[in-house]
Amino acid sequence: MKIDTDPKADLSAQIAKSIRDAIINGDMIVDERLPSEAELSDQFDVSRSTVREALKRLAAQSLIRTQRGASGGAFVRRLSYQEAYGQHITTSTLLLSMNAVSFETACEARYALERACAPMACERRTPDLLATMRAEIHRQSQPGLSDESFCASDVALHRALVDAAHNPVLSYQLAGAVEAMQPLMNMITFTARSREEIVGLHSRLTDAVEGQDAAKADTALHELEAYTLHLGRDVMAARAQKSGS
Amino acid sequence: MKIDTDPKADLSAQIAKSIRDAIINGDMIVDERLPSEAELSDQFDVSRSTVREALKRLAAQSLIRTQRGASGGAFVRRLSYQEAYGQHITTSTLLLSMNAVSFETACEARYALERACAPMACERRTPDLLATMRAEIHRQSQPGLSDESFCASDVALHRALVDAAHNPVLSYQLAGAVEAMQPLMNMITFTARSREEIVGLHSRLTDAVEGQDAAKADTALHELEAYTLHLGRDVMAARAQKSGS
DNA sequence: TGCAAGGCAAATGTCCGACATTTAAAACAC
DNA sequence: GTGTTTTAAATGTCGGACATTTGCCTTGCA
Repeated sequence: MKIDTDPKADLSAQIAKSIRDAIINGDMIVDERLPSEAELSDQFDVSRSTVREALKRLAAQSLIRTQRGASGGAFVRRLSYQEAYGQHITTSTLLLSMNAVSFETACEARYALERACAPMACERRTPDLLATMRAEIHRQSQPGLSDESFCASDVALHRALVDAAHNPVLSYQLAGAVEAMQPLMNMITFTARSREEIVGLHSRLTDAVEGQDAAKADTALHELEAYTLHLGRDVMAARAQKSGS
Repeated sequence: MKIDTDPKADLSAQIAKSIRDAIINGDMIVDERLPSEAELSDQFDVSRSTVREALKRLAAQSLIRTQRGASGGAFVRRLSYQEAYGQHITTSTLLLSMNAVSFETACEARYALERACAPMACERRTPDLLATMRAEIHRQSQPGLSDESFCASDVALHRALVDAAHNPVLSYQLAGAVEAMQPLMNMITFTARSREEIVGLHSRLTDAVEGQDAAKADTALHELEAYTLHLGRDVMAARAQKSGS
């Protein structure tokens, strides 16, 4: 492991990059132990504090885990789907909230991705995921549900749709798009009428998946997109008018 | 900012979480300055070293940037698309390499996502991205190109297809899927015959996008998926036989 | 008055040494 | 052999010191 990187960067960043490259490059395998902090500070010729800061950077990216005690140390960590989900969702959410992504753009992306896995979901859907979708639809029909809970249920239903495709890579990729949309969706105030409309479309979608009718699922998703877009535009328009007055 | 988190976690992790939540929650806006390290160590009642380790964790996630000197400090960072791309690709690549994702699963996910944005790409494609696609096709036709370069060009072409949809959220989400596939694709040895086949499919795809024929693009992507899968399976089978003997 | 040079102060970056805590393994007692 | 104790290695935390960077203020000069 060498440091031949950007000399204007912090030492801890250079060291982190050096170790990170070794891990990504496959020089270190999962569960392999890194040298101790003392050894690393010798190798890189920096203080232990600097090495520690570098290791914390890697820990923040879930690249390593640390164990205390004898025969402890830093170990290359197997990145689990769950952790990757979490990081992806955090990054996606921040990206959307910090970059003034329009509701239209996010909405379009979300439904395009969902339509991509709908055919596979129709083909491979399992009873448990269909049950999840039905349960969320039932929850959405309950009066007195808060807008936030309604949105959360909406996300859960769409996650079930994605998971029904039984492709973990696809689930991982779409988790960011779907979950990151939730803060944007939470801005929408759902009337009783619009909830009824959405629940109806959700039912049609679930029926299509259950009946393995990909074309019908595609149509339902298209209509859901159009309706969501319609609701979002109303909210945006109302907000724009309010701020203008 | 309070610490009421998991008491068994490291202090630096708790503090990082506390600040991270404040940022994600929107309590701190972009470019807002965090308290200095000395002030933070007072507030959280820990040493400056611990605060620094926490800040390095946040820096690793691109949540903050630091400036030295007077009126320097740590600032909430605007997460750019480019940084988000980078993190997403790194995470995706590691996830695939560490979790023994089958070539089939990754391939299926990749083409499903690409098909999702093909209709939009047909609708909105611009001359510059069409030119990029043509240029990559031309590059792929050159004899003597290494397998790695051929794969890289393949990725570039598909990235152009995705970008042609002109939806940054979609581009961001798909970047991980497409780029993370490259190491897997690099394992394939391309014969002259298979390159010819792929270039032909790429040309048909580009023609479809140029002619705004979504159905034709969809078909081309389906055939490309089938052919890629075929090539991948051959390689895997040969490898399995080799290791078995 | 205007401007340039230099000093000042605040903040991060780095280093060092010390101690606390955890943990597995070795040593020991029975 | 088994259970207990000791020990050593490693990370976690602390406090202080100094280096470096950088904006700002002062001072001196024209």
